Amino acid sequence: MNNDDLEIVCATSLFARLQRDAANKILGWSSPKAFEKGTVLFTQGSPANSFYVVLEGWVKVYRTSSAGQETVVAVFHRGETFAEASIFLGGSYPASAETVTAARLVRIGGDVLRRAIREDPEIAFSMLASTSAHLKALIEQIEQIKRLNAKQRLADFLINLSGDRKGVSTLSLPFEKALIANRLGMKPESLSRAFLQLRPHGVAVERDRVHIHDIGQLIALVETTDDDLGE
Amino acid sequence: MNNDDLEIVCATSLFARLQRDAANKILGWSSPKAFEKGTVLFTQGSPANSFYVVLEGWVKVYRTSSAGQETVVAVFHRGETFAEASIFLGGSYPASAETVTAARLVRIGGDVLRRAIREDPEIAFSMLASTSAHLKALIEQIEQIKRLNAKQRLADFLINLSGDRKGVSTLSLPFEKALIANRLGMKPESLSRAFLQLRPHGVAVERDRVHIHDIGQLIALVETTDDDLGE
DNA sequence: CGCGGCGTTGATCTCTGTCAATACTTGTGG
DNA sequence: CCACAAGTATTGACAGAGATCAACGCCGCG
Repeated sequence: MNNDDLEIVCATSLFARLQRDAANKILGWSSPKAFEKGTVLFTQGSPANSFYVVLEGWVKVYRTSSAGQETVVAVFHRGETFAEASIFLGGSYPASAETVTAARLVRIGGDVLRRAIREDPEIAFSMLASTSAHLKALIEQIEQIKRLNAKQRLADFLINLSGDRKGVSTLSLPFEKALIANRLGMKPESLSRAFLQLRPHGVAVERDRVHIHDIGQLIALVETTDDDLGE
Repeated sequence: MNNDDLEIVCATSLFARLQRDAANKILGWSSPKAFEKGTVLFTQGSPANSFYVVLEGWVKVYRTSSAGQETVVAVFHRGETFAEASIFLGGSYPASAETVTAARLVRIGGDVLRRAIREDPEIAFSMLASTSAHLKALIEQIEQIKRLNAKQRLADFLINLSGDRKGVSTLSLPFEKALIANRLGMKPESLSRAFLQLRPHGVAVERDRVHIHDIGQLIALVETTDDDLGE
């Protein structure tokens, strides 16, 4: 593993607080691997024996209904780990994962992780911090779906994509709009219309390029309850 | 703590696999406490220093928007632990918690838990299993909200309330309908109408008593995709 | 008895899903 | 180089689900 990769791994919430030798204990036998777009990493119900670190690209985690309908639960990218909680569910993955762009990932065996925790209990705290952070993210997603409408959910998505940029921001959508729509709990048609609704709020879209005139305006949009009278 | 209480605690996924002395290490200085309905246990943003075990009653965990709107994320009852993940977020609770019935709870300090993990790393695995289980539950809730309509979500709720009973089942709703509605991501009016829609499927409601004629019928309802043609 | 909280019901409106038609983009092969 | 097909995104018309607003019924409680 080269230095750039190592830097990314050590920036994840799982590895951030670990000593270098503790990190090596986990990473020891793992090396980054490239996957092409559309590679299924694991499927819902299959034995959960590994978790992943994303070095590059995007990975969707989704559940499939009995009728074959996909529901995207999360989308991970550079500097994030996923499926590390599944290791401890004692059995099978509760969801499937697939690369949605070309991607480079590190795959780490659950047995390696378990052994590392036994040898160095401090690793357990990092694991707990990491899964707790995922838990918090899911809680926030649930609140988002329940409380916001399509337009607001898209605004929220764009805000997060902008990271810590303020004011004007131009960015390119990291993956297909159909996936964005699914992640936001709506249909592609609704996403198109949500983009149109954001135009008056300073959002211009051209293909996968999005120009945001003022992020503060989007933030205001999300915090507005449209019933700003009572409550 | 009396024997009945201890039995409940030891049945939680967090304590289930622990040796008796490991459990005592954690429970040592904690004793059950009674709370009346409507007691706020902690609020979103306040320092996260404890987690809880429910011995009796029901507790809602919810987030509050800037406009004061509440979104229920989970409702916990006998034999469940909650907020144990918050301990490891390093900072504050990401949600609030309030008893929605009279309740008896055990409150356990985060410092106690942390010390116990350092002394006995096996506890870490139980913690990880427990938070992972919560994570899985949230993933399933997200899928439920995104994929099912109001009628199906209510059916799913009733199925879970019925536990492992099959066929006919009579039960009483454990808390107010407004809370059920919120938990299911709908308005109270919609919940009323969802109950009406379930009548043809063998569900009779009278006040807080629900009589289910055939649970299998409800299960079929949830698995139906109403677009059972293509996909 | 009257009040207040909770739940239901009805009328209406808004949002989102559905279905269908139409670009636009990209890749392929003649 | 162009024709064509397949995948992706947009747009329009329409229908249905759920929200909203308002009124009312029910029940417990002072």
